[in-house]
Amino acid sequence: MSKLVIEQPDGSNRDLASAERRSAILHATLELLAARGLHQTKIADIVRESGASIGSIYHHFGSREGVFYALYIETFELCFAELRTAVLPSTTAREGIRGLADTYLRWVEQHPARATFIYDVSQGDILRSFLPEIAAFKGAFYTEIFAWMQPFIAAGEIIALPPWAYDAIMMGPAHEFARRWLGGQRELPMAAAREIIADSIWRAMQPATS
Amino acid sequence: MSKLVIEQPDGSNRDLASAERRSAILHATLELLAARGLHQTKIADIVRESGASIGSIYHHFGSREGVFYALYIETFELCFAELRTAVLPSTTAREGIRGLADTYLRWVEQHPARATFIYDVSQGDILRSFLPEIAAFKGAFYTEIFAWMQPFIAAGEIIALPPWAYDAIMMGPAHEFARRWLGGQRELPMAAAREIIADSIWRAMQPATS
DNA sequence: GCGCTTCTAGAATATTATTCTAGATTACTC
DNA sequence: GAGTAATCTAGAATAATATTCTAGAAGCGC
Repeated sequence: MSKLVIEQPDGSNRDLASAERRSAILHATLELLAARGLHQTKIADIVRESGASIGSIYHHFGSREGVFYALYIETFELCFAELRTAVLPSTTAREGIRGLADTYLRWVEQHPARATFIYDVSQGDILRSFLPEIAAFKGAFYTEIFAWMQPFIAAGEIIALPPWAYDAIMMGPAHEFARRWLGGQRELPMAAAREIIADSIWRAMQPATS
Repeated sequence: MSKLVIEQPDGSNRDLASAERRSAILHATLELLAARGLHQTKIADIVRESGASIGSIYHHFGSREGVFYALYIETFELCFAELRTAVLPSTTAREGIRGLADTYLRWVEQHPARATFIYDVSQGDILRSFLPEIAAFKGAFYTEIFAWMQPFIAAGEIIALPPWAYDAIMMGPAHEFARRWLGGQRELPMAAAREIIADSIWRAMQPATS
């Protein structure tokens, strides 16, 4: 890290420190994903865009999948950090529940390349070999959110359901809209969607009155 | 179709009529997808399992993607047919809205291999080149459902929203649950999930009372 | 049967991911 | 600050895989 970065005559960055090289590979991969999608992002493209060699990429990430996995985790960390900040400090159920969907959709709008990538690999066919790690990572996040909800559930402000039901109800509509918006329908009004979806989730989370 | 199928001495089915060969290729592909997933289903595997030659596969489907696209459309047709039957004849809003999620989750439970496949390719990275066709196909279905909803919206029994908002709210939670269930958590109670999710969607579709 | 189209086969080719080996750089120890 | 072990980089060689191509078989209308 403290090592000098020396520009080579041919313009490539041969002497990036290791951590910077690693990060350059991920950055180049994200750019390529945004431009042409997961399927069309080849190792040779990453080599060209990042300035790293094949050997270097395999040293750092083990495989093409490994590059994607690293980017996937990095992306989740970025996204979850924002969601935590939006939800956990909330002192009312309504603010927290609405904030979850609202903040998530804001994040999608600000990071369309990362969000598209997440949806492209999610359900985990390409990253099948990393599925257990991914499930554990997500599970830890939902556990935090669930803990925040407990007092409101106990107080009857949020409907009481089995734990596995909450993420379907709280995140499903936002994911569904985000997929449509990212997948070619960016003309859909995101700001209105945030309102409508946050409202509908809040209604779905109300204890039944009858 | 009227052509005789002659078993060859080597056990392969060299003389399947064309339509049967096409269908044998799709069937073998589905089996392979169920066993090992999209990414690990190779052309060579399909050749081996279906008994067709490489040339034959490319003649019928044009590419590996083309095989998946054909299976994708076939699967959507099967699924949409059931959803139409469940929803369109409903005479109350509650029955139709709940039936959509309920029937969809029953379908997922009965066809896990097809459902997994749909989620693996959806958002359309692998099938990127077929995206317009897929969007049109889905759009036509949602238009039918939307038409069925119109009278109930007009009567104030279902909340009035912009058209693009309905599928996020009505299908999002079911999709989210289905992904979890298919992706390794089959121990989650599907019957209970159908109830809980159908209920929550119904609440989300109620016009706000305040 | 004749000519045309559709279909099948599998070898040849092209594309792409991965491995391997040699050497450069860095970090650590004395 | 020289020695040395670990880490990192490069890119050619290899392996895995998708696709194309050519020759011919089978179906089909006349």
